[in-house]
Amino acid sequence: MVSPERVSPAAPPSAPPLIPPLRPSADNSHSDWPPLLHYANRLRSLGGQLSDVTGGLRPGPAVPTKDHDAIKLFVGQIPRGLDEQDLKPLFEEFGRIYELTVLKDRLTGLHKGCAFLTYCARDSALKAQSALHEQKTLPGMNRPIQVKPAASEGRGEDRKLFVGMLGKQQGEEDVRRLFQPFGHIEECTVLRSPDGASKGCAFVKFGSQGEAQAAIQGLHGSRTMAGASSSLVVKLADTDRERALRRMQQMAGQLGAFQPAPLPLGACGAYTTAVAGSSPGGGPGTLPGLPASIGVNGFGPLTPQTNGQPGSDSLYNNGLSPYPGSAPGSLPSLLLSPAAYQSTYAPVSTAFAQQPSASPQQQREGPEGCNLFIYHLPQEFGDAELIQTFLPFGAVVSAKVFVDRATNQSKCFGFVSFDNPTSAQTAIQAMNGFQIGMKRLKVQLKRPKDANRPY
DNA sequence: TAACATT
Repeated sequence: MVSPERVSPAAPPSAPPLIPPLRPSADNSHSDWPPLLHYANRLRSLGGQLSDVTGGLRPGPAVPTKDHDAIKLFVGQIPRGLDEQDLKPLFEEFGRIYELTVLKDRLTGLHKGCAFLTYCARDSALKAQSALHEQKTLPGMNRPIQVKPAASEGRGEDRKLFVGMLGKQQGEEDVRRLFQPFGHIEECTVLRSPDGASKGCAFVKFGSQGEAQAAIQGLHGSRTMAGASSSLVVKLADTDRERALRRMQQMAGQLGAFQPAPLPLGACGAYTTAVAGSSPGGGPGTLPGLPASIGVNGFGPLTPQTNGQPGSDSLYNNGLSPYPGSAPGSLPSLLLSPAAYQSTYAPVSTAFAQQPSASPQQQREGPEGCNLFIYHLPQEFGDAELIQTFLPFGAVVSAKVFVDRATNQSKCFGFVSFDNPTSAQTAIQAMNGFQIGMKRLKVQLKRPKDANRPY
């Protein structure tokens, strides 16, 4: 257990400084550090006077307050001989210290060579970091001192919030107004589709983890915005890892055609389903009839995957949150008209190029007659979209879009394997010639391996 | 136009 030790402000100006403060210098030599040790030793030798220096017994502003956006710093590469009192003068150079704690082994109580440091003011922390981090090496240490935001401050993600169930008409300014009471907003972005329409969600990045937490406490579920189908959602944005996990679950959901509890689409996507206009019946797990006229309004077979239910609270009960660039958000665009499709899809494709969908399983061929070769795929089609497109015709054993290894760009063709020839034939019937944008899909049986071989 | 499970 690390018992937090409060270090109160420096001795009042009236008291003559025992020792002149250290000035950080630009050079990286050790020459300016010996005074620190000297300082420490003198402080120790002062014995009882220490309380005067620390102010521990002195009345006055005994409990300093810190700014809401204060940063907790980690200080590393500290000689084990230096305790809080020794370190204090060094760091006080940059501002009033709120808390300074040398980390000690919880069992042995041994100095671990590092400390946590919080200044009252955020600015002090920034100054200390830029003046000290890797700029000096304390005596006896091999590596320069480390002064940087503590890991607990979250390296970005822990300060970033996902906000769902916003009103469609709420812009960045409205969102800022909502969150501003909880701290300093570094970033505020309302997610929008290419036509500029809000997706009803946003990301808000605060200056610190504490502010972000306060906003969650204060706002999550607190109200229902005009035009939103349920109460405001405020939670930490997905980390990269959670995003990856989400993608994989998405893939898994697509493979098992009728899993008991289909994972909802990304919430943002779900919100947008209303924009899509007519969406033919056929909820999750319900296969549609084949399109009457392929290539005209032939998006029939693409629609059954849109199982997002706007306003479904379950979207958030799985502990996951949507994230831009994740596969889920892209799916509702399949509902759009081919023209809208073109523009809607473009930005999503970028995300896919950067984070190619994981292959759901080993690419594998089904039995003879079950494997399709598909050409004229849209450039932005990935494996996931390929699966989406062919899932309505049967159990998809594998789907693979070929990607140029050098450019990571789709080669605009791929393979889909079903577990039976009938599904394959149905898919050919329905999808060959299917128009997407200016192109028409070519869907044929894959050539058998030994075809085309001489004799 | 033709392109068919890669590293």
